[in-house]
Amino acid sequence: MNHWLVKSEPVKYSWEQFEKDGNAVWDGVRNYQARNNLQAMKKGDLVMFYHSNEGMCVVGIAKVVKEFYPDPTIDDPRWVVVDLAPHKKLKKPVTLETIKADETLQNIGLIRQGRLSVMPLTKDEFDRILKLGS
DNA sequence: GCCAACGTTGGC
DNA sequence: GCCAACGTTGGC
Repeated sequence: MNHWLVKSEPVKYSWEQFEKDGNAVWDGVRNYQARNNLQAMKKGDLVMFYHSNEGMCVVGIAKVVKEFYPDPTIDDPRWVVVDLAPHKKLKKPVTLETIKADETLQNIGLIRQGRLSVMPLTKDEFDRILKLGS
């Protein structure tokens, strides 16, 4: 199983809304690297849900419920979406500050490539954040 | 609101 | 194919 992290600005789409909806079509990705990551997601993979700009913290874990297919919001075959469903909310959010301060998370994409909105995590990174959030 | 990082576009 | 200009993201 692979592990991922996606970002969302809570103003646009928050974890709370995601939980209320029960599932989400992860649309709007317009970056090739992020797109490639979406395409690599497999059903059942776990995905950290990060609030960018406001909050700046990992708030919960989602699960891939449907693998990639063409983005229905745009007439351009280059872009794809996946379907995500809430899996588990973290007991306490893990802030960017915490992640930056953690020795074992220095190589995380979140820090190294700040602007990427969909990125892979190693199992160690995933487990570490999970632990920090429980 | 500013700015650094970085991706994309378009002229040559 | 290079690179300058420009736009966007996201932390601060």
